[in-house]
Amino acid sequence: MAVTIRDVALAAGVSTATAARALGGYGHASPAARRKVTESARRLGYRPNAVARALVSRATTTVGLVVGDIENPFFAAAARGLADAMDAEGYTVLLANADEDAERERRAVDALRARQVDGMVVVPAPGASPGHLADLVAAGIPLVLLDRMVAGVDADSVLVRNTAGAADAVAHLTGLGHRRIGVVSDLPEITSSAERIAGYRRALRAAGIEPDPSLVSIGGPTQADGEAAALRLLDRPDRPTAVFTANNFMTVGALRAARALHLRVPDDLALVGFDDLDWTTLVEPPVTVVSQPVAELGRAAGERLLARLRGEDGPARRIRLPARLIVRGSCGGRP
Amino acid sequence: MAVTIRDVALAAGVSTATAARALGGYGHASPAARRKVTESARRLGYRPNAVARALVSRATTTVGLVVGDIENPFFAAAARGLADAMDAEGYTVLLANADEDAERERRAVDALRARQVDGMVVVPAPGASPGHLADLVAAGIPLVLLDRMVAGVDADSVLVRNTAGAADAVAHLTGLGHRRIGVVSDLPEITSSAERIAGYRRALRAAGIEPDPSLVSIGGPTQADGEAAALRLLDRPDRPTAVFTANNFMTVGALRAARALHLRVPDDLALVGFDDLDWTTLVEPPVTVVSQPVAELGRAAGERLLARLRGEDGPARRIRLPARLIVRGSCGGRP
DNA sequence: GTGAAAGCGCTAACAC
DNA sequence: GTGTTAGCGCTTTCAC
Repeated sequence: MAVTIRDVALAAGVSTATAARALGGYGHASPAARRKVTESARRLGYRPNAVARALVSRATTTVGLVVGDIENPFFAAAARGLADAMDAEGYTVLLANADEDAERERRAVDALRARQVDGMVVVPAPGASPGHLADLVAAGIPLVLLDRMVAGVDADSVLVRNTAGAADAVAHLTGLGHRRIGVVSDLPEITSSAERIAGYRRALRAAGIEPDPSLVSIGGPTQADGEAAALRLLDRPDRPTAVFTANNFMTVGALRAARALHLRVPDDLALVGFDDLDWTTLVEPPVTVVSQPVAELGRAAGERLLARLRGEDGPARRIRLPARLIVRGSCGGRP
Repeated sequence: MAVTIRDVALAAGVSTATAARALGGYGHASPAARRKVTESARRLGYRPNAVARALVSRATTTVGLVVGDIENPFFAAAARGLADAMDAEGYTVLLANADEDAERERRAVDALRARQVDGMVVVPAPGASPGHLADLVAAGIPLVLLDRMVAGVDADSVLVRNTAGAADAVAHLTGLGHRRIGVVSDLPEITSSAERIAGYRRALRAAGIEPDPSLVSIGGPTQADGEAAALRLLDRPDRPTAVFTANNFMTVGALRAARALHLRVPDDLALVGFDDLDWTTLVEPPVTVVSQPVAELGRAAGERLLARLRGEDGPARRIRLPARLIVRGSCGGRP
């Protein structure tokens, strides 16, 4: 059996209350008592039991993070940012993978809730009925939505300026003279995807081009889905001369599709991607992208969560972080 | 206040003990009682409190994972594999980032332990004094070491056949006629790094080449460290004609260094990397690599942990998963 | 089969 | 400043 605070108190010759106060650093305790207690604790190798503490204090200093796929570098970076922010305040993060699946997301949120996390940040899966998230909010458990919004859930959210970012990307293409521009995106049920598609349309119209629905190709949550979607868009006689890929998996997919079709970038096909990863500067030509502040996103979510955990009140806040176009070589022209 | 099992029992007109038995599915409970209890629970929206349960049952169905850097795709994939394996058995994983830092690792392990995780998998940081891990083992908390061993800690481990994998990589190079072959590696305090360097030496000797210590360049845990180490190796008149990079960050670094020095791969410099990532087939030439079974590694760690959690006894087991050379274009010759 | 009661390790009133 | 006491929500003997 592990050593408890009772053992420490006994050894130090004080009550458990005094021992708790000395160890926990709250309430009053004389320096002498404090010293004796700390000493006994050290000697006995006392380790506080956070579970017992949580049961009474109703706080676990643990928060949950639910992402669609931790293997997606975007989420990994966000997770890292969140962990850093929370870590600094003594919180630990419980990670759950939802596989971009609504049902698994619900289960993950429930599992986290059962464990009494103090708060949660979730990247909502497409097609989820928002019940479990609304419940969270109703129960007063701080929730922050990351990267995506969900209708009917009144929670803080930390998002990217997707529409503007996508519009910048596509405007870059129209500025280069492209008129037939396609887009490869994940499901539009994902609000960030929908916003990027909207940005694409807006930039097209701004350039006097009427959006052609047949140039919008929708994939799924994997690189393979992206490749298939890109293939559908590119493997036809009237293929676009340029394509905007709305996330990093779609970018990989489009690159593979272009290669499969022997299309040379940028000569046969110009490409702008959303989300920047290391390898984009390793390929030839380096890929022009809209760079997202990935770590900041996680950190901002952490800050929002911490603020709520500290009791901040008031209406849900929506944070929008800017994305920035980085012109490299995949659209031709001079960077 | 949330609804407790007491509320459910009251509503169902039974004792808390019966309610607990009905809900928990253990012990005896008449079908009638069971029905009444489940019904009340549903109606009241009862959610079991895992914290309270853990306090008495001394099990949290939670395991900890400590990695050096969740942004490294290698660890992300392992995390995913572990989460999948644990998830299937109802466990949740608490993730902690140690930043490849021994002190932060110790703190992470302690934080996880305070939270009473049932077991832990850790990727030990270089230079850690193994005290906190040995303590874990001594306390009877199942531990599995992932990717790396640590002296003085008698725990299960799930590792890659690093020596053989590295030797295959370097033998491929010697087979192509290279005689001056360099290696860029992370710290040799990391056992997987040391093993890869050993494999490199072994293959050299097998080809009748005496290893030249000046061709071993040691980096650190980041891509930038890898680039700097590669630069030291390559930016000199007697530079090697081929280089083996011992992990994916080093591979990126070497590629950047080669580019900075205007060295063409494979003509001026042949390259084999350890660890395969998507982008290795996106660059030109595609990179010849030793592919690690990343997800399997995490899954195997999970299975080891689950076995111990189920009470499996006996000496520490060491699992070695094979790595496989994939010949692509970065060494010249015909794939 | 079911209930009463004890207690997991800790915190938090409330006396003294 | 310190001790006593009463739980936090749940599981688990042990009677009945």
